[in-house]
Amino acid sequence: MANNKNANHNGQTVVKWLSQGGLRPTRQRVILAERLIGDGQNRHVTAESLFAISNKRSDKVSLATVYNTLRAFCSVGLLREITVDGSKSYFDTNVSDHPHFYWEDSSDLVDAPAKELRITSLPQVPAGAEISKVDVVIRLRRKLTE
Amino acid sequence: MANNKNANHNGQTVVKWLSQGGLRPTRQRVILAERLIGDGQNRHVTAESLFAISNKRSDKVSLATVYNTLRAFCSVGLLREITVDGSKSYFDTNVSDHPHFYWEDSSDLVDAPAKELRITSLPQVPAGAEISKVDVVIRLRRKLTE
DNA sequence: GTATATGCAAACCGTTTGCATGGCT
DNA sequence: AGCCATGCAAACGGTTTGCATATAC
Repeated sequence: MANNKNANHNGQTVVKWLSQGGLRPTRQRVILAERLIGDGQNRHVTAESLFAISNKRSDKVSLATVYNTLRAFCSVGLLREITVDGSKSYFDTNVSDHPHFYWEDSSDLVDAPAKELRITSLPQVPAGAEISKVDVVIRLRRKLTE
Repeated sequence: MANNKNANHNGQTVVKWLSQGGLRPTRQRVILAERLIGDGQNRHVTAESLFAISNKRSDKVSLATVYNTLRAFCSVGLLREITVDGSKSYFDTNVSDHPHFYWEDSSDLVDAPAKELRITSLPQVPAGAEISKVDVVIRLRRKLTE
């Protein structure tokens, strides 16, 4: 593992991030967290996509651990699970409330700017219920010749 | 198969419904369609839930056929697939655009009145894309003592 | 008669779990 | 020492598929 300034900086960021969720910085968690938030960008991954990245590198993490770790991150609020496609689970490093674009052909999930979505009225919730969260997914297809 | 007026009426409704999708009214399709739209009410089913109903009756349909038939109905626009939960697919007999309530504890999916949802602004779609559909799922949890 | 639909069982794929090993504190 | 995390492989649950049989037109 590289020991340059950048790696150290990221490593510390990641350890801090983990501690926000009360999670101990084990080797695998640090590796995965770095791949999730290492560059400060929001990211959407599936367990398989995160596992695929790790297979390309020297520091490997088992698939089961990827699953367990994603679940752990989610349950302490470090990640958010997004359901857009019945066949797999997506995890979002942006845990704030915001809509998503979902490319139907490539199965890519990306954030949509929350400010541009304005919902002025929501259906009245049934008696005895409260809203846990409102998911807005804008499904996209590639436009053919215009 | 019953031959009374009601059954005939439903049977004809269902045959008409199937023909709207260009589907031949086979025995199994008619049985399933009747359970979906037979009473004129909107319904949300999973393959398993529809299959479970059929097991309770004399006219059975195999699970594989339930899956294939739901897919067939969907692909000709007679049903709409709703994704709310990674683990199973829901199918909605209401094919118009409308939001859904999803009870997180019981995994029940119900329609929410479309008129009560007002979206006045939607994020700008990326270049080269067009909106296929906008899914709005209002996740509910049961309110504890008030 | 010919194309299409059905049923069964086996395959499939993403995900979870049991259990033995290994690492923090 | 004790607890928690990891890794493997096997189990799992929902869904799809191959293929032989049956049905609609």
